[in-house]
Amino acid sequence: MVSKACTLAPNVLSAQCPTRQALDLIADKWTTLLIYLLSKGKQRYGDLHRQVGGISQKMLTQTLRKLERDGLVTRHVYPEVPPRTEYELTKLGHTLIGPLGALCEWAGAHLAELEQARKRYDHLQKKPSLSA
Amino acid sequence: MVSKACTLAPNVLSAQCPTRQALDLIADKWTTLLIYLLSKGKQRYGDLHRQVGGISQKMLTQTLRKLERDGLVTRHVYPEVPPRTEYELTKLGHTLIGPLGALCEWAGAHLAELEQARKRYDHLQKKPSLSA
DNA sequence: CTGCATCCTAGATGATACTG
DNA sequence: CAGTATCATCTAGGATGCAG
Repeated sequence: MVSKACTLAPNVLSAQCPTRQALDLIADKWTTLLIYLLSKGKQRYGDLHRQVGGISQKMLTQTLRKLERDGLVTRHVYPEVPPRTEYELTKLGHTLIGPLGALCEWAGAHLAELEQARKRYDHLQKKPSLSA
Repeated sequence: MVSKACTLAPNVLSAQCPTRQALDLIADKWTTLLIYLLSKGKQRYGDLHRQVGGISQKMLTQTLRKLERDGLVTRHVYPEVPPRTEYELTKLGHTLIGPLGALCEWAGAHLAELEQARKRYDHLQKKPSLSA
């Protein structure tokens, strides 16, 4: 097994590296969104569903369950008549906000460059008839 | 919190938010690996292929192209007889190492907790027959 | 050596219907 | 309300073969 620290990993090549696992954790479409929403406090299933909008019940439940499994969020079901379930970020979950925030900041700071690069790249690709 | 854009996004709900784009950028299996490898300096196609190991030519090329398109790496093709192509991280590419590193550090610091939580979760799930 | 095109499978995701 | 179950689909990714 892998030991520990790594800037980006000593042997990222193996799927065992924490980096890989961390990435797999937030790699999907919804995890980040949910963590973001929950970073503002506990919320009910329906609230999350409504806020995310495009998500299907299936993915919402699935993602929430994964987060719960990973100890990132807690799921509190109230044995009431009209079912009520509240999801809340755990302490561990909150620690993820930092790294995720760093990534977000990076994105915000370089979005323009990315779009520019992309635009330029696509532009060059469309110009194979300049002198060739 | 973060200055302008978003802590994790103002409207992450829309695929337009930088967060989503940032995530999409590194969400796939190989991007991170490649950035990691290239963070050590320029390398040839074959070298990368050999180092990553499990990657297929298709994904290697595809990922490399995406990185190039996003301005994260440069692709230098030498018009020699035995084709030689060197990939190198751009300045922008280097800036990604930080955020990625933060995520990696997080992973390294909390991997144990994650596994523990996961184990506990699975354990509980397998115990529906405790008193029933 | 570097890279592209094609075929094919598995998993991810969405839509819908049903239940406690 | 909060899920679960199922079906259909879409696409990422791997394998292979060909080309400059």
